[in-house]
Amino acid sequence: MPPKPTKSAEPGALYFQLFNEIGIIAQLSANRFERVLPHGMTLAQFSLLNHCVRLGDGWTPARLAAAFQVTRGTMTSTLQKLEAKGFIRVDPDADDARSKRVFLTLAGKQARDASLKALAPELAQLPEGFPPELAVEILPALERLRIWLDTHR
Amino acid sequence: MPPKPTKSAEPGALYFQLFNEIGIIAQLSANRFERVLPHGMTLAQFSLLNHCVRLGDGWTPARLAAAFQVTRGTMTSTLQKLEAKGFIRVDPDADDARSKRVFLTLAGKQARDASLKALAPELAQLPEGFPPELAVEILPALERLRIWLDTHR
DNA sequence: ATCAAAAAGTTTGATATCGAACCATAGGAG
DNA sequence: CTCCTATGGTTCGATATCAAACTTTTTGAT
Repeated sequence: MPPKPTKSAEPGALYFQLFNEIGIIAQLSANRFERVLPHGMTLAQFSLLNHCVRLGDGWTPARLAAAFQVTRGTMTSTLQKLEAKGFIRVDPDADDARSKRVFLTLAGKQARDASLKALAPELAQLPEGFPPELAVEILPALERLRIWLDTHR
Repeated sequence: MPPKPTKSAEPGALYFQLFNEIGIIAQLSANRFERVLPHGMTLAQFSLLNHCVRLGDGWTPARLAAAFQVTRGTMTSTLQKLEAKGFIRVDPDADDARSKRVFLTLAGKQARDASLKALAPELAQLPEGFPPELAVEILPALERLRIWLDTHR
């Protein structure tokens, strides 16, 4: 009997390829978006504004860091940048003196809308090369992978 | 009549979500891999060694930069790090005085093998949460997206 | 043959991120 | 009540990356 089914000469080759593609896409897309974002915003900064619009504001920095899977230090920096631009307000938490709460300002909402407008042309030409159905098709798998990576640290 | 089919209240929401998931996965996975890679290697450094093993060496830095979708400056830095560790050799190109050629050293091959060994435990527990069939299923779509982003700059 | 434009590689300055250390507050066990 | 541990946020040092400017060599057009 053969000692092993010998699935593949290279054990993790499939997963390497997967993470490689994902890494390149992440870099290319972030780069591309940041080139057109207004106010010199970073993708992380825009994503935070967007998050607050879509899911409501009042989140703590720690929750935001967890949601975006960055360190709290990174989130501190991102929030400081956004606050300096006047796009968010960071208030102390009434119930927990350690904590803070993040709120969108009017300027922040406007900056988010302007960002969407600026990104629209980029997104508009995307479906021709990558149809939305494909995105819908692979999103659940990506989500699953992200959640697994998140929980199994 | 309604002025538009109104596909969605938020135009690019689907693609935002897609790129968001991809960005988080890229960060989490890179981070995770770099924690276990030997010789303080970066994921980029390991990927380059791996690339040379799988596709052969003798590539020019410019070709490598294009393959990994990084700037030439970044590739210069990566190659210098690997050369300093003795994992690659960078020779002048006989036919083009502007160019160079990158070759794996024996130590480089060994470092790549050691990296695979170090990554194996990480990869081993992955299929339980994210089966290889899923990877196979979504890889073509990711490739397509990467290629489109690459060509439509 | 000449010269302009393109390409290869490097360098430099800026920045986003990480990990680790740090301080302050909260919460629970005794 | 008193610690002891966990949690929230910040700061610091290191580093990988990018964009832009620069040098050298090649290529192609005239």
